[in-house]
Parts: sequence; C-alpha cells; structure tokens
Amino acid sequence: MAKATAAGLDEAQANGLAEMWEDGEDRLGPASARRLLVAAVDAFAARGYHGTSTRDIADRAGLSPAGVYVHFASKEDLFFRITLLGHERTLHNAVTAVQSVGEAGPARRLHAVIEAQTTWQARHHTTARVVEYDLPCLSPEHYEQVAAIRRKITALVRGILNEGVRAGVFDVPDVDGMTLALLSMVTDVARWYPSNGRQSPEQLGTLYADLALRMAAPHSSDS
Amino acid sequence: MAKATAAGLDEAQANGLAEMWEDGEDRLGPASARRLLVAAVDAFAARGYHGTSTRDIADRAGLSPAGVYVHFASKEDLFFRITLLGHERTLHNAVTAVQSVGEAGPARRLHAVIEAQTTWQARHHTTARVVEYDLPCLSPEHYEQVAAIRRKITALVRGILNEGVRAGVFDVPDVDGMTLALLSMVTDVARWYPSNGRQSPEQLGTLYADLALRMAAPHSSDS
DNA sequence: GTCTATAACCCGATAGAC
DNA sequence: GTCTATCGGGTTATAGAC
Repeated sequence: MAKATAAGLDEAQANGLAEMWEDGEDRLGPASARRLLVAAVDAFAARGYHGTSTRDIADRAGLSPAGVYVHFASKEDLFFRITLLGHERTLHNAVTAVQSVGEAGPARRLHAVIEAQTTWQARHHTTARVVEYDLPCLSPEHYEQVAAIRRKITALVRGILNEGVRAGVFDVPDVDGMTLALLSMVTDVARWYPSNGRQSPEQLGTLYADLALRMAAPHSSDS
Repeated sequence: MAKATAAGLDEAQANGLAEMWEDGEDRLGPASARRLLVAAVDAFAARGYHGTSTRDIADRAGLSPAGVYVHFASKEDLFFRITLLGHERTLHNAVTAVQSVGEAGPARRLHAVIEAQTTWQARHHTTARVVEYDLPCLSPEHYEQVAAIRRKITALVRGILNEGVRAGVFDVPDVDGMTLALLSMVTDVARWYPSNGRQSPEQLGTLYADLALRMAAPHSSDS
C-alpha cells in the first residue's frame, strides 16, 4: 500500500475513496493523476467546488500547485472527470443490480435497484456528495453530458414502477412523482451519511428498499 | 412596490423571496439590510456560499462593496442570519401544521407535517437551498445553533411516528430510519424543485404526505 | 513530469471623506 | 449610512528551468 506523501491522503484511503477510484486498466493515467483525483474528491466533498483551491488539491496529492495542470486542463476539467466517472459507475451499479435479479417481477426489481443505489450512496458518500451537489459548477456542455446519465437512472426507476402498475402489482397514482421521491430519498443519503452510530450501508439499503416497496404496494385504504 | 435598483432583484421578488423575507416588525432593520438579505439569498442559492462574493451581493442590492459591512459584521454573519431565520421559520411551519390538526391522531398529524414541510420547501426553494446545503460554511458556534433547530424538527417527526406505533396505527420497524428517510425526501425538494412542468407546491405536498402515510401504515405483507 | 516563480485578477474587509 | 479607495492576501493558470 502506497505511503501517503501529504496530510489527508490516508483519511481518503480509509474512506473507501481509493477503492472507488482504483482503476485496473489505468484509464486514469499515471499514479499522480490518480492521486490528484482522490485528493480532489476528498477536498470537494469537504468544502465544495468553489471552497476548494487547486493548491489544496495539489498539496493533498503531494505535488506543487503547477502539478495539477500537467494532468488536467483546468480545475473544472478535474471536477468534470470526477463527476462523469462517478455518474457512470452509479448508473452501472443500478443496471447491474436490476439485471442480477433476472426476470423476477417489478417488486424484486424495485427492491434491488433501491437497495443497490442506497448502499452505494452510503458506502461512497464522499464521492457521492461531490457528484450530487456541485453539478451547477460544470460548464453547460459538461453538465449536459452528466444530466444525460442522470436521466437514464431516472428512466430505469420509472420504468420499473410503470411495469408494476401495468402488471397490477403496484398501486402508484403518480409514477413521475414517486420516482422523484424515491430518488430524493436515495440521493440525500450522501448529504447526511454517516450519522451518529447509524447503520451500515447494507442495512440502510435494505431499509430503504423495504420503504420503497411499501410506497408502491397496493394498500388497504384503497377502496 | 419598490423599484429594483440593480439586476437580479426583480427576479428575486418574483421568486417569492421578498415575501419570505418580509418583516412586519422591522426586526431585519432598515430597507438596505433587507435588500442585502434578499440579494444574498438569491446569490447563495445560485452559486453557493463560496461561489458568491460580497461584491455580487452588494451589486444586486444596489450598494457599493463596502455597503455590506454597514449592516453585517461579515459575509459569514450575513449567511448565518439567513440560515438561522430560515430554520426558525421552517420549524414554526412544522409546529403550526401539527397544531392545526389538533388531537387528530398520528396519521393526520404525520400527513399534516409532511405536507406542510414539502409545500414549504417547494414554495421557498430558493431560501431552502441556501439553508439546507451550505451549513458547513457556518462557524462551529453558529452551526450548533442551527443544528439545535434541526434536531427539533427531527424530534417532531420521530415523535409522531412513535405515537403511531404505540397506538398501533403505524407499523414502523425502524423509527429513526424512517424519520431520516422522510426528512430526506422533503429536504431534497429544495435541490430539484422546480422541475420541468411539475406540480405546484401544494400538489407536491399532498403527494409526499400520502407517500409518508403509505410508508408508515400497516401493510398486507405483515403476517 | 515536476519544479519555482510569477502574471493577472479577485477576495473579504477596512479607512476615512462626506 | 453610503461612498471611493485601498490593504493584504488568495485565486487560477502559465512560463520556463531542470
């Protein structure tokens, strides 16, 4: 395990950050670039895009201020790569979860996707915070690229709800509204997790998935 | 109606911002101070605390850069007053909603508080965004003052859930977990509202309150 | 690929005239 | 209470040596 060359990096690794940004295929480039990415995620999560200076990031990665610009065109470029990769992996996480239950019916599919996404947000809450809450700092072109991925995640959840309604196993008066509510619940985990002695990512995932089923299930007050 | 002296102020007023920061008792001080507050809420909501300069705020309020410091001790002080007042009014909104249904039982109380808070977040989404998402920018002392109000809101919701469980009208395996999930759903409205052609604050409030009842109600998969 | 040095600019906050 | 002018320092990004 690489020795941290600057304060803050060890915490980041202990945070599950290194795991998140491991890259077997070296698509992230040389070690310095990966160190910068990890440092940037940690700093952006703690203080936001505008609250983080490129010097902060370089320091945490053990480089001089100019070192950032060897690997990234600008601060926004660095932020964009984090945001794009984070969204790609979140989408992949959701799609994989749904596929893993096969043709199991809407209820199990809904449970799977909410559980997977909630667990993801909790486990990778540092990355998730960066990825969810500073999107307006992206350039318009970059923002649109990320928004396209977000729409795919929304469509995945909405599709499952529609399926369930069509099959008669869900009772959902407003599919778009419930989609938004479910994704809100999941997204917001990144804001507060972890909170004093609360549950593991997996426990939270199960809890939220159960709540999602309660929301969608036919219920007694129907007449 | 006061004529706007700088760009941005009219939008802020159209936004329901002026209404939010109206103050019959003049506790907010002279007109310039109120104009600064409204301008600051608008700017902080759009670009975050660190992304907003005191010059931006002064410009929007039609004052010189130094004008800010006549009415506020610092940028953080200005931010704190917004955050504190916003939280006080949100708490008041929640308490009033619960009181307004009298001794109506847990289900109607839960419905009332979720409906009121959701409607509030949507109607005052500009203020809510500032108040919900930049709390770490407060000084530790100021943060603690605001956190105390947040704990009261959490306790209000948790209390209603506990009441319902005790009375046997709710089935909630994890009261703390559901409290968090409900507040997440409500809080997150500030992040995305308004979204293309979606419902009015009141419609959203009713939808979310109904979803809350579905989550808490006894359900058929109990054995 | 990393450094030192620095350009060009913006920041929060204050001094002092009116 | 508002202004102009400015202090001291931090910002992103680049130039050029090694």
